[in-house]
Amino acid sequence: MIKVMLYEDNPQLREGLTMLINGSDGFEVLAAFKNCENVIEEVEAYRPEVILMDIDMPVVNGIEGLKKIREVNADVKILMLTVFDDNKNVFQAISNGANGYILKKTPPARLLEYISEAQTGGAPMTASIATQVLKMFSAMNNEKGEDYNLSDREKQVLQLLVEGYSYKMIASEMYIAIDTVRSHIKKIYEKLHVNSKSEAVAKAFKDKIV
Amino acid sequence: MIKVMLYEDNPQLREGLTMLINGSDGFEVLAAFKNCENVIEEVEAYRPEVILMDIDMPVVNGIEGLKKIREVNADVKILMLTVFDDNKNVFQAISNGANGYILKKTPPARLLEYISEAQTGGAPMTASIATQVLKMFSAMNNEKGEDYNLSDREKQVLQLLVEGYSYKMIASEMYIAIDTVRSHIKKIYEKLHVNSKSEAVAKAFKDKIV
DNA sequence: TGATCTATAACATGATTATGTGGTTGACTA
DNA sequence: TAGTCAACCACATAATCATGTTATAGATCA
Repeated sequence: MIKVMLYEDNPQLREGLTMLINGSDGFEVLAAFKNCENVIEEVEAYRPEVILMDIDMPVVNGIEGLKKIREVNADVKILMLTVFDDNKNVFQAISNGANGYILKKTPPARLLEYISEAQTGGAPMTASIATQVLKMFSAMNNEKGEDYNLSDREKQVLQLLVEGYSYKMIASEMYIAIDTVRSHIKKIYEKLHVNSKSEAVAKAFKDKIV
Repeated sequence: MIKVMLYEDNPQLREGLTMLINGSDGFEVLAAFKNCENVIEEVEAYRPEVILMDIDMPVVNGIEGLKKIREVNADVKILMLTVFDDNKNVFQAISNGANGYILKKTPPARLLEYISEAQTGGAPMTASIATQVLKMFSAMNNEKGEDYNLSDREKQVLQLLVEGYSYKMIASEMYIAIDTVRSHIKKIYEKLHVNSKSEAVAKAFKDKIV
């Protein structure tokens, strides 16, 4: 028997979901509330396994509720429920430890599957949500700006600069004269359009050269 | 009619999948291959809408195949197929533009659904895969290490250092004496356990202080 | 009230960095 | 074959940085 708790401000939907879940074998709604005002006390009192959490609710919304719960309880599975796949909310929800993110238009049978999946440690999400997530994911890894086409040797010098090496240390590390290090660095500054070590280091990080 | 192409080294599974898909209304297998050796030519020739791509294949595996395809074609939907949800592969696949990632043990009916979802722009993935993705996602955003409890003023100085300001510039920017800037910076170095500007700047980025 | 912390500031010295100018070698290429 | 470029090296000078020591004023807190 999977113990479910419900947060949804729309009375019709709240009732509908409750009846659907209670009417299904293996599922049970412990309680349902219209917002997250007292979410901590409620979760502590009922100790559900899965929480269906609407995002748009008055007074205290679902994202706030999610944060509150996660401050005191890392185990309960929380499924965010929303009418549309808003980029910002998806990001917020995931960053704050939601276990899944599904659309309200999900058919009832599928909803029950999702609840089961969440309860057993899965992270159910509708395909459109998953698309958002994947896009954000690859955006975070591919935002490598220009290349600045540094030569291999220059990249190596920059790498060592980033690690805090002085010119002298770089010279001995690379078995070249300190003046050669200077030459390389001057070239690096030109290519990166900077004129100090700090800026070069900062740019190296920003543009993921290192 | 959704036009599908298959990459799978196991002959039985390849045959099985072909029959399943061809035997279903609205689906059609254009071709099936045992590895990605000539993937570019094959994709160009058949122009499928969805590709089912096994990850573990001899000679040229699925991740390599994915990369190759994405070099020349950004539109075709690619569903990665695997026997288990290996963290590294999931990351690789997603970073390289896969549209979904599903387990081979997925029941046939669900597999067809996934193909449809992919074709219409969704990103189908099994719940266990989604869990991996979410974990990686929040790991990327929460890995903010220590706080180093820099004071407000120190953070401000560090911020300006990162932007390439010299001590002199920082002093005039903050309306304080250059020696005060020095004091702050010395304190910053202590708190960050570094002993040069570059290291401080690097650490500011790594630990997301700025 | 005394201890602690932050922000401010000064002075001094040696190390490091930024910049300019100049050069050699070897590899690749139009 | 002349031109370009990466990698190497040298010398010089001014600016900047790292470090140490010392000190005052105000805020916070036990």
